[in-house]
Amino acid sequence: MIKYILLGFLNYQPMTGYEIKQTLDHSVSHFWHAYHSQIYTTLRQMEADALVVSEFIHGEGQPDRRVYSLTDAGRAEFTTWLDQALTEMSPVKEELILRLFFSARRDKNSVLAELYLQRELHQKKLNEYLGMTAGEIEENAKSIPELARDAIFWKMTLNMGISYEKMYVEWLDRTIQEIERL
Amino acid sequence: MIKYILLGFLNYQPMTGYEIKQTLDHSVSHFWHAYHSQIYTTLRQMEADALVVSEFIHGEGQPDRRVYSLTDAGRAEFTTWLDQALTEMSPVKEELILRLFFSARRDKNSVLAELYLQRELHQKKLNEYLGMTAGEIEENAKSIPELARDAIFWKMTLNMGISYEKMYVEWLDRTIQEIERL
DNA sequence: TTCGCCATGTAATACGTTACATGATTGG
DNA sequence: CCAATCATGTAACGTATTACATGGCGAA
Repeated sequence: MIKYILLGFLNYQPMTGYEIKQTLDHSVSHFWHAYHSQIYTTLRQMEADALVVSEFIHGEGQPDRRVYSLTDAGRAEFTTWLDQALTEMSPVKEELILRLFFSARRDKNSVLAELYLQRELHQKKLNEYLGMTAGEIEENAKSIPELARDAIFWKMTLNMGISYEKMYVEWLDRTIQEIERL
Repeated sequence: MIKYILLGFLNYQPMTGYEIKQTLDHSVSHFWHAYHSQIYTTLRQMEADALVVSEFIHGEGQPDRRVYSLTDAGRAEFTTWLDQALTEMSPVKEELILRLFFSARRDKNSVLAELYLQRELHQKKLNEYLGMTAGEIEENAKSIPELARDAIFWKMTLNMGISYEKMYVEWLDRTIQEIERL
């Protein structure tokens, strides 16, 4: 899967592994996540498979960089992936909900404390996403007309992040109330 | 992680790997998922680590069964896990949203077809969860008074499933409309 | 001078998925 | 008789995570 994300970003422009990691963290982080170790090793493999090529740039003064770009085979692989529609739902793995499932015998206040902490985290995420709506995406869209259509799609994914976090906070509020009443 | 789920289920009562898989699929499937291969191998490991013990029951006529039960060490490990509150958000990996992020250059109708299909899947899940509210959990709760408190927590996790699927379908509806207008 | 950022990588381990493999019983 | 369900397991592979490892630059 990470392979297609890397192909997807490199399809916009040549980048280093480091830049891909930054871009990933600032664009798709609310629905995908990867460590730099995985990115670097996958890029290497992809080069062995001729999906990308890299150019090593020795930085005078600056750090060295390895800039990757797509080959035609890479571009083809990316398109093939995009053209095969998903026919299943992504499996969800949510540790908090799992813990709550088994929490009947736990101390009520410990459970509440855990939920309050999660509420804070999710509220913070929500605010972060709400701040992004006006900002980053709009800039990209308006400065580069080529990306105007992309920006519409990026925003739809951001809206999912917002809907998700709103739903999460609301569920936490209801659940906290319910446990307090026990 | 799967280890704690197995400990959690065995904390209710001794079970076979097969029964754990069934229980898992009918109770926590909307926020966790595991293959039988992983369950069987993990149970074996856990026995080597003395967290569980198994009794092999040769079924006359019926299939053989291996019934696992918790040891004191297993119960302790489970409690320790529950007592350490989560301090981070679970990372989300949602392939559909990822695909949408990169879908600006795709054929509009292909994207729409993919979203319609997902809408169907999520609506179906939602209906499934709504059907469960009245049914399965209530039964367990009323027949075994020991589990009354547990049932409250199980229902809170089911409510998360319902909220999640509702949110997902609503987001899909908005997104489909938006793409149709393009 | 210390912290954070830029920048790259490897190694070991842990976890998850797919495929292979077997075999009895029950219901349509 | 065929499909589904019960029931267990292993092997191979693929993916993800943590830890180890290095080093320069700029700002506070």
